[in-house]
Amino acid sequence: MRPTVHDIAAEAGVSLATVDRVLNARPGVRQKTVAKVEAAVERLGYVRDVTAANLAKKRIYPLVFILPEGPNSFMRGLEAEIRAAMQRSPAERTSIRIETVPPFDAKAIVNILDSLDPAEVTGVALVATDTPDVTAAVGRLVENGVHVATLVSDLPGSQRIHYCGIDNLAAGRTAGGLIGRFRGGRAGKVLVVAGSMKLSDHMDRASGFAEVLAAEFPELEIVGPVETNDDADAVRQAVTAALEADAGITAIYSLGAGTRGLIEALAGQASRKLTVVAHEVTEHSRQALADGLFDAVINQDCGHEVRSAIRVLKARSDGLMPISAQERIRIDIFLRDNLP
Amino acid sequence: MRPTVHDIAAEAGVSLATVDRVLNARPGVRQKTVAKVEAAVERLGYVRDVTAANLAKKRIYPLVFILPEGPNSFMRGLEAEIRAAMQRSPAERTSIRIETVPPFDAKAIVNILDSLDPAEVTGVALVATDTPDVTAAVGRLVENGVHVATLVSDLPGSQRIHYCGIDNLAAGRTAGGLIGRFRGGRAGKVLVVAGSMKLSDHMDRASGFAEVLAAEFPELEIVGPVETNDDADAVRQAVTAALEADAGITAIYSLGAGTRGLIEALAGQASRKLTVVAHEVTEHSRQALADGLFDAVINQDCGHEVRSAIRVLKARSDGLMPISAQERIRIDIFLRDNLP
DNA sequence: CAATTTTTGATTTACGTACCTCAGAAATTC
DNA sequence: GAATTTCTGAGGTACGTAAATCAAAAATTG
Repeated sequence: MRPTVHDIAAEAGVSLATVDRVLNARPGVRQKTVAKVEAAVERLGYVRDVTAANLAKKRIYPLVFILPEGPNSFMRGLEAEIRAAMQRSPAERTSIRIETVPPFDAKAIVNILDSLDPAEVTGVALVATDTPDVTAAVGRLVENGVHVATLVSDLPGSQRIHYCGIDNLAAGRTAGGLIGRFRGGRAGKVLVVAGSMKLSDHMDRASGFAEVLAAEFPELEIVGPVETNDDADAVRQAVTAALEADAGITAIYSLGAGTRGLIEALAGQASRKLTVVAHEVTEHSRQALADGLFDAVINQDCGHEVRSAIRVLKARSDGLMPISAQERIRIDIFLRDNLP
Repeated sequence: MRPTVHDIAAEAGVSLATVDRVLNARPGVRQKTVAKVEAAVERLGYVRDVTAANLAKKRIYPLVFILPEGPNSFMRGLEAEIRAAMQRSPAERTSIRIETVPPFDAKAIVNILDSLDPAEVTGVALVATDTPDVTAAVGRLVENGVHVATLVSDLPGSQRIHYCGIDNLAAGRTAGGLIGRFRGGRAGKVLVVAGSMKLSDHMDRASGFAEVLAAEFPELEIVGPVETNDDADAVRQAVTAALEADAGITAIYSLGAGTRGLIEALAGQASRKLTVVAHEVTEHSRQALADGLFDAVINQDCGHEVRSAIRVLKARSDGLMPISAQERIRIDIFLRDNLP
């Protein structure tokens, strides 16, 4: 049997109340007595029964998720995962609220952040553009004791306690490695399509991609990146225009959203066999993989990201540091052959 | 506030004891009364507080893991993950024991399975060769009420309740898709190196690989598979011999273990630039990727597999069916660019 | 040494569920 | 309608921890 607080009390020769005071860092215990209790804990290998503790204190964690609204499939998938987490709320003792804002609207995010009552919210996870006003608003929240985590795209200079998402520099490098190897040494140009350079994830992917191409595949030349604000129609137009303007383009790296537009543009250029790598497994990209239109899709599991965000925010609310190694989100590569 | 059993009792107009009998499927309640309680549960949206329930019944789940001993890095990684799960035992209410057996020793596995006392073990997870005697021993155990899950490699015809591992047919197809694309349409031969065709995972990988090559990359011809019993020295010798015998080999797919031997063989053929895909991220394969000796490594996250096995065995012990969609283990692809 | 403050002990209630007993009510059978 | 069986109610204890109260003991101060 694992030891309980009673065993600790007996072992340390103190009362239950004192053990409780020490374990919960309550005041009014002499340093000498604290040491006695801690020694007993050590000797018996006591670990607090978290389920019993939670039952006793019936703590709940009010959390807020902020993410862009609109048709972006990835963001809608992310929202679905948050809703799935809401379903688990009773078991996880969370109380989750979702706030959506127009995409690329920093002001709207700032407004929501400023409207949150620190007394009623313990943690916030948000998907945001990396702009100074958002960073400042995050800082204000953190000052007021609310824990903030960034989701999908980081705010590097901010006070956020954790970034829940993939290493986008590595993702870009991976795309470079794949396209480089898929091209098998043949010279050509690679069109890079991005959403917005105000998004730190897009920035990082572009950098990582360029880095690997320069270092390992000098025969490939980058065209772009063109910015599309993640709008499918804009992607379609930009890609079509670029392909028609430059017959030397043999590959495309789409590092943002608007994948539907990319597929439409490729359908209009069916005669040209292009090597294509895009991001995020969605209904569209899945079909494009199956059809052989895409060669690979790089994915981040938004379910993992949401669950990680919740774990981290809960842990910090309890005064614990998240174990960063455990919270790393992996970069998934999907070919048509390993699609789930 | 979420409803409790007391609320259900009040709502249904019955006593606490009756609610308890209904919720825990105890006998002695008229069908009419059962319906009343169930209606109340439905109306109030009651969900049992699992932590409180676990606390009350202080159930523990005695589990046994069986896996091969020996220097195989992947298996040692697997064992490490099991030990990590043992560390979490108090919180997860498990009691885990590890049994190791000589690799490819079906008899030893059968002996252990037959020695287990169904009164003292609720679940078993095992890594096993797909032979009739093992399948039969699993059947005997299941008949005695012990739940059995296969780990890493499946026993397709057995009574196991669940297979915790990747879809190895898809893994083989993925390897085929990668090598095919990496070779970029250039004709050549691919050497396939396997451990043992008695392992269903190796069988499946070989099949999936051959399938994709035949369908999508007819310019690539398969040599092998050669069997090495996952022994590094055997791999080194087999690969060296094959490469020296056939100058047409331009790629290698190593679908088993003994990766160290493969690396040694490649080091001996440094002048020849081969496309190489292997399985499992280990110290050795990680280095080979970094050195550019391997182009890609296909991986299964054995931490996920162990955690999944525990979840599944616990769920079945509680009479629940595992949600198979949630328990699917993904196929990871690693290049040097996305190594964690 | 008395007065004060700090530390400790003893005890209780609560969290939500599981599981037990025993008495009494209701339904069924003869 | 009596005897039996089947249901139901009321109440309790337990799980391990949290959190509170109040009294008593110990240490510190003047």
